[in-house]
Amino acid sequence: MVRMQDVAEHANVSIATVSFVVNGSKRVSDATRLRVERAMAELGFTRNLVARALASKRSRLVALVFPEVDTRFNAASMAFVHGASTGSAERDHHLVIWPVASDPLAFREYLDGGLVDGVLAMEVQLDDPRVPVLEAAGVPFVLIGRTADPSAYAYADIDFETTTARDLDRLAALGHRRIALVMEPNTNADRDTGYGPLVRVERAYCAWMAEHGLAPVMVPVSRDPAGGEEAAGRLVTEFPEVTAVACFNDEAAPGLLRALRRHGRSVPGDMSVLGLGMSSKVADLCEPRSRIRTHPVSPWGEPLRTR
Amino acid sequence: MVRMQDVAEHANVSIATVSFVVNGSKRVSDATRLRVERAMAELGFTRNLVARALASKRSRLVALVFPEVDTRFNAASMAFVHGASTGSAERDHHLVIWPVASDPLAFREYLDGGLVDGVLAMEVQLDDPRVPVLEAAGVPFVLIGRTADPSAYAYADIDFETTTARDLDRLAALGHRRIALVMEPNTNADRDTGYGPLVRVERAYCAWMAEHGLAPVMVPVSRDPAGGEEAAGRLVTEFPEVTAVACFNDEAAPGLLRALRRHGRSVPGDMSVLGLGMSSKVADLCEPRSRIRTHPVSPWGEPLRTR
DNA sequence: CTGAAAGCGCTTACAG
DNA sequence: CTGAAAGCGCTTACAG
Repeated sequence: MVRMQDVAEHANVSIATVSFVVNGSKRVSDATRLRVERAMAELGFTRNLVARALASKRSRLVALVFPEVDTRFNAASMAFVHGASTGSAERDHHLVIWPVASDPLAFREYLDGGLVDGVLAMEVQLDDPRVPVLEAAGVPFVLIGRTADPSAYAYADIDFETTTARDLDRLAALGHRRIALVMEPNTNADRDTGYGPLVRVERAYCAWMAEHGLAPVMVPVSRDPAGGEEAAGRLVTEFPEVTAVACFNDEAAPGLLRALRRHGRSVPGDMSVLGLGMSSKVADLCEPRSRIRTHPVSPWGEPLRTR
Repeated sequence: MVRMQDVAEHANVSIATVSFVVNGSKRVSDATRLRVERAMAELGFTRNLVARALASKRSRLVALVFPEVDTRFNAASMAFVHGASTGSAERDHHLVIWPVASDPLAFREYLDGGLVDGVLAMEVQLDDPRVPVLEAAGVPFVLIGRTADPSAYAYADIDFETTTARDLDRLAALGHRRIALVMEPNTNADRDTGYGPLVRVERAYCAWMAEHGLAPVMVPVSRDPAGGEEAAGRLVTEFPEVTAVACFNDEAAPGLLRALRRHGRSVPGDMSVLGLGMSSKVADLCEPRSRIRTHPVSPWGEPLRTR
């Protein structure tokens, strides 16, 4: 391994000078800078990032953490990874992804280790256990998704309320009144814990239905094609009055459509299906294909972008 | 931030002793160990991982790198992440995931930075540009997938040759002779570059067909449902003699089945469809559902496990 | 069993 | 514009 010391000796300058040209942190005369650069090239120097981090108290590392268990990591997640990675690089930082197991102690140790300068947390729960750990560690962090009290932290998120209402309006404009919501079960009784998008969409749906004087029809099913098939069965047998279904469960959607067909319901002839926040990859998987695509909006009214 | 020095003073021992109890690297009398542990608890000490890495020349970090562009990161990839993460933790290491952009220089700098003790490389190409960089950096590494000369490096992979032949044998046992291969296009003329699984499966398929005195029918299509639909169209119009299709293109499979149905072909009545190395998630997405599932084998003859 | 001290490879006031 | 030196928070022979 070639150290700065080696470069300094080879170029006949002090180690400080080498540091200055490596980092561009101070003016160095052209002549010496050239000498140093030649020395670095000849010796094949690359600076030790660990030593730099210790001395400067900054690792220039940003961590993107996501819960490893019950993971929702999918194609859409990759857009976040890509955006975060590119954004970090543009700011002279590196992105690392941490699959954080459920163990908060290990997470704590990790953060306190001083390995990363900042954290992006994906798949944030309303009462996310990582948040207090992040606060205690004193690491700057941004949430992708919101906690129960969004004003408390910096976050980026979809405005599920607006997006849901807007898309339901669309169904209403087509004449639908009996609209069911298919989503994964939110097991949290008080609705102040759990996965934010679920809680928000459910609330927004219920509010919209109430506003229109309609009774909500909720069909919670598991996140897989079998769940979608179950939903189709329940819609046909338990809720035959339903003419449209809003599906906030990407994994179940293909099964839902497939089973509706099997039950003799044509889509969109007999039943309209709306994919709430559905990724275009999943939309392509569905038959029939989606005809109309809208985009989720951010809490700031802009369309949401991952970059 | 609480340092070892602070703990040492608080417990009235030397900083070395604190290090010994923190790491369990040397015998310490019960009495002093207890004193140190109390001091750590009282002050809320967590060791600085960066300093430890610099002093010990080991970061205890293992990186899982995957190419960020044209990514095949999917549900199956998560199994690797989980396995690597758990395995690292069991060996007192942490796993970080690096989305490595196409820039080999940045990768080089990253590796030379001494940030990680070892590397796992996912989605290895036959002539993977990351391999020479890994070698030059002198970092221990293991490939997930193989380069053109597999004996040169440590790797884990599916034995595509054996798996493909075994599954084709199954089709043959059902009486099929006209078997087409649907996969994504391998654009590399010499077949010694590109994505290993594609090259290996294509070769294995061609070898198997030749062995049985049959002419190969290759239908290369893009990795999405539209690709599958295109494949179905070509099969029906260009290769009407085909009675079975081996599909090594998970993303296209749902579209393939859907379009076959649309073309009036029943599966498996008119056409047998074999998913080569298909993930069970995708299999669940297909209609009709898969009836028989086999498991890929490793080059060592064992079933492949991610843990 | 415990400690004093050198050293890991950098950065950064501070002087000149 | 350049350098000498302290310091980042640990680990690890080496002594005792």
